[in-house]
Amino acid sequence: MALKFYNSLTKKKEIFTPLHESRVNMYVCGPTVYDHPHIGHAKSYVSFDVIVRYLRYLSYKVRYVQNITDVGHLTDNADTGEDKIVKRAQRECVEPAELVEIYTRSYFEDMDALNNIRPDISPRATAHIPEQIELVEKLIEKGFAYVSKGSVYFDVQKFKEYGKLSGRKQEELDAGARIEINPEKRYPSDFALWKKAEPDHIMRWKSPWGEGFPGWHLECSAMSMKYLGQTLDIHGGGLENVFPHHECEIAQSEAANELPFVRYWIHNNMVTVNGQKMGKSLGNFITLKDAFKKYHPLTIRFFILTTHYRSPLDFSNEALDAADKGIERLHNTVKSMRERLHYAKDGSTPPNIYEKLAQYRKVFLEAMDEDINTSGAIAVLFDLSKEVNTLLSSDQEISRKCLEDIDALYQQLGGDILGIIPKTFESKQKSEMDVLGNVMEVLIDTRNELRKAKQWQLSDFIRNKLLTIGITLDDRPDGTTWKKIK
RNA sequence: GGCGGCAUCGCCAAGUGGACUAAGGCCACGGUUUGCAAAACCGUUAUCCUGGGUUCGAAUCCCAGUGCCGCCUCCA
Repeated sequence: MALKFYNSLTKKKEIFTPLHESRVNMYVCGPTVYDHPHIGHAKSYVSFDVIVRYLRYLSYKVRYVQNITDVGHLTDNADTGEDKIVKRAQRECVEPAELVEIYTRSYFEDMDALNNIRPDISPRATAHIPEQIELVEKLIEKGFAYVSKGSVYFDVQKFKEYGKLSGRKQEELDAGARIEINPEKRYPSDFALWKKAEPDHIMRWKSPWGEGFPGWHLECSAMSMKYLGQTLDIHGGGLENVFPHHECEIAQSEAANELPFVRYWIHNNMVTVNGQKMGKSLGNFITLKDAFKKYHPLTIRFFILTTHYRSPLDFSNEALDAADKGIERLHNTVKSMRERLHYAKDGSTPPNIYEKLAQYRKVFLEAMDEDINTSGAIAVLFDLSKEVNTLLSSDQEISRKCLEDIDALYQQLGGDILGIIPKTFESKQKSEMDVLGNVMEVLIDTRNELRKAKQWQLSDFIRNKLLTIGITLDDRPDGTTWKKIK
């Protein structure tokens, strides 16, 4: 068994071997923090989170870097237009620095809710201006960049391999370029490394070329180099960034270092909403904060992971409702198993159970090894749950040790790797302590007395009345439980 | 116009040459269980967009067609 990734650079699935044994240096393009995160961010960062988790499960020491872009992206294209952060800050009547702070916090809040493990380093573009300037200087020195009217451009003609990631040819780029030809550039596809700030531009820094701000591809090259070295094991990002962003990163980094920039390029596919592309500029994006009002964050995480990361994901209420029921089923099994654990004693172990558990683990890991097939891995979790449910409802004795081992398997596969099974579920203790909990206890006790007396009409009356106010009762062999319907 | 991707049961979605008479979830139906339910379990439901081709063998490879989508302008 060996972990394989689909490498966008070679367009093939390749066995993963890191540059340095047992260590993985990974960089993922982070968000531009000028608005609340949306479900597209969720897909991207949940996907990469699972990759990090799986690499760690495989005992790699991973350093996961994900930038926070707090400057530089312009509204129109790479070289003209307004700075989006500045524009938004003006609209909200706050300082750009304030705006960036608000949305950075919002971003982490939502990623935490989705159960993404935080990156080891979340470097900000504005905190790395000197590194970026240094990189530009190096590129000028080496003859890959030129200064033009206070701005600096990368000379694409000098970098022969430009286009190797996106499969674009230079002539085509020049010929078919939709962008207006910028007279400051030597060639249409040259891209800005540093832009001169116009007098009214707020976000500006001193540089050898006058006051200005960094080009939008530069930060990723400069920061990944600083924290991860000149050759990264993995660079991830959204498919839409293959060109021009990642192509330009390669050009900058490889021109400067004369070393391969990235060994494995991993790109995740996009989110659509009811079959339509979702984009910031289209204004049809669903923020996570809105989505969380209707669905539990773990439902959204689960939903994302039922589709492969390289496939597009269509966000619809029907699909989310189905996912909601699916994850509930999984959780129910784990809950019952853990309840059983409370009163389990030492005893005998069901026959062959350990062979079966080992088999489930094996199939799960095989799915993950195949380019992170989370859909296949989740299917294994459902198969396992069927097995466990059957076991729990049988008359077989199940030792405490055995239940603990089953729980450990769930925690590793569903918890540590996929992040969809919590260590502990929201305890009912809390609600049982409050008035509702006490009242429910009285009602259930009363109803069970009625049931003992075979007063079915009255006991059904109670259950039906509760249902109309959104509470369901389950009469299980070991007692009656209740829960609120979402 | 250039580049790339996708099309699998009612819906979602794995599988990319032979254990596929195709995983798993949702929905539906039948059964077991239950006082009745719920939960759980068992069972039922596809030959893989169309047409050619390669092969002993194709959902999986090739060609053509149809449809959908993405990138080429910021976006995860």
